[in-house]
Amino acid sequence: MKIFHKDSDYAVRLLVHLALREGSGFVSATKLAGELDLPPNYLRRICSALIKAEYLETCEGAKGGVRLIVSPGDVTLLDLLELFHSTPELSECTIRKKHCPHRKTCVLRKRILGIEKVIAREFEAITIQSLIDDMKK
Amino acid sequence: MKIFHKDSDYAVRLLVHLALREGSGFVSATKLAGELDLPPNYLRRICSALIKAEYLETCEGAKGGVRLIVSPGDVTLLDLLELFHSTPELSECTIRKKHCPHRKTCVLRKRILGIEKVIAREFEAITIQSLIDDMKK
DNA sequence: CAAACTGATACTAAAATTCTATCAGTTTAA
DNA sequence: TTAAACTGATAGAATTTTAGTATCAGTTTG
Repeated sequence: MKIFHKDSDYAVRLLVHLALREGSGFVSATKLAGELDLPPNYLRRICSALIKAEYLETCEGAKGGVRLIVSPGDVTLLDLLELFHSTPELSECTIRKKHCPHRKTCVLRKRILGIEKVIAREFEAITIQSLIDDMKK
Repeated sequence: MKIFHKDSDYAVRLLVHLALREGSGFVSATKLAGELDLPPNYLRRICSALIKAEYLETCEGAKGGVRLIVSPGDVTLLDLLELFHSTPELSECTIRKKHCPHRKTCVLRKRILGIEKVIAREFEAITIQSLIDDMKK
């Protein structure tokens, strides 16, 4: 029952970290990896995704790096989960490779779809900013 | 975001199937696997777990097999998820192997623990019987 | 006794996750 | 004008997890 994998987990931490570093300009992935104690090249890939999703801005070359370009209150955990975990189905509904023939009418599936929505709403309610607010309490 | 894996998924199907087969005595894993179109030996392992958890009763030897010994209304999806998915943590809170030093105070973790409870309640509300009832609608 | 079963468990295969490495290109600054 | 510090992109290796197979010993039935 693992929902956050390393990628989404690291992304959350990175965004919180960058939000707290507000106004410090472009920071290199290597530096960030050091600060967060995360594998540099892996973090670089995570940055790529966040750049494509337009949460971060990038600047190439020496003195380059990334910078947060969204308000921490606008990024939800659901956004991040969806960004990294492409298949948000709780169950795949397959029988031995082929799609389950009862897929459309499957009661289990229907129930699960309902729960997926509940989970989505929960994660949608949590923003990077709200995590930061919690920290300050 | 996969919560049901093959084992818990197959277990649900098996229990629904057995509940519908009520009163048909002991049925062999091989036969059940045929009826459900699932890998026989894998299903056998799933049966073992369900036997240990005392949802099924078993009878060795020829003409042997398994039989449901609980009321379908008493088995929740949460029970099954917990039975097969031993680590119900949505996030592991580790940084590179070692446990995250902020584990106890981590705000992300706290939020996730809260959501875990929500999810648990959702799955707790769904029993094998309720799935069967849904089917009959 | 043979056939049809379970119990237990070791093993293999496949898939997903996590991490590393590399190479081409860009910018800075000595 | 060149070395150093960076990004972009992507291949690929290592690790872990999930899924499925195979086997052998023991039990019951006919």
